Amino acid sequence: MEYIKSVESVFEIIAEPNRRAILSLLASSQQSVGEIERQLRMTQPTVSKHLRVLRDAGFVESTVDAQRRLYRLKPEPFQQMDTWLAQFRRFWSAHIDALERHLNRMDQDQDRMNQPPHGSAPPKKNAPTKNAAKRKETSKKTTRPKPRTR
Amino acid sequence: MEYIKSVESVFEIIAEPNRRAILSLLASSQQSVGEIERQLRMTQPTVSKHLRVLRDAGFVESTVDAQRRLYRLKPEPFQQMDTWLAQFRRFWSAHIDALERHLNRMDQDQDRMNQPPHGSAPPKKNAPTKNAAKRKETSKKTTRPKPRTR
DNA sequence: TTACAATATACCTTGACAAGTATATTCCAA
DNA sequence: TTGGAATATACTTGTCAAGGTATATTGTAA
Repeated sequence: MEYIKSVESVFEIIAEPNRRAILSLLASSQQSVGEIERQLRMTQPTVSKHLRVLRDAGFVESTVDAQRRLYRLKPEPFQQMDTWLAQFRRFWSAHIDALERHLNRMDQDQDRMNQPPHGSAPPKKNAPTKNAAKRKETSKKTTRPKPRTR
Repeated sequence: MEYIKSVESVFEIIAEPNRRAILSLLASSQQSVGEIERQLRMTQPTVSKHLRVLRDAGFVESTVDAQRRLYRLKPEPFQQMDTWLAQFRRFWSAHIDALERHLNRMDQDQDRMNQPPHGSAPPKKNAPTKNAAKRKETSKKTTRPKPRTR
């Protein structure tokens, strides 16, 4: 009675914080299971299980080295993520300033100081993502015609 | 009795397929809840709930327009994702060939035909992710010393 | 062989989350 | 004001995935 549990998207794979940590670790160089276990303070079965998921999804591959297994990254899934991200690139990468001005015009009273510089440190697991949470809406007052019927 | 349900990473947010669809839709232009509902064939509460999550995470913001609410993208979370991805960029973007050679040297008898040519084309969106899933390991036979004690 | 190191897997429990359904809220037009 | 359109939220339920613990597997040296 085995489930098929087929096509998991790359995004579901990297949703798990420990898996992201493993990937970041492997970004520097290949590692054995034991090395990952020690550096990330995870139990051995946990590491093995995450590596299994990562391997099935094509994020890593392994070679046997005595009793050890050395895991290293594979590029394809990262390319996929980058491809998906590409459709949003025009919102920042060089267009950020224009966007900021635009937003500030129609969206004045924001609390922009409570969000961190949100840069750079990936193995950081606890960056407050909740920043712009309670943004209050700005009424627009465009005299609208009668609501259409569906 | 409200839960705090605090720090969700951007990666957990976009793990949900419907949320990614909503984001892709908003990438073209801002949309009302009803428009999203119709284009993506989702029920209205489902759309509203996903939009709530996306807004709490800073992916979108909304303005009121009569009874409607218009949602549009915000750039910050996408920057965060891109920042995280950056640490893996050296594995493809221009370095793919070198990596391939390196891997081929220490990892000979692979079944390379079941994975796409993965040659540099980023705007390709639908490459099968499940390709190299069941890759079999290659023994290395490097006469190893006695296994070390922890 | 045997003993042990390194890793993988099975089984179980628990928590999170997404969808469905019902209902509340907000806003406009007449 | 009232009715209805557009959207938000409460509550419930089923599913699934992650971790813990125990055990199996694999490989090496003596």
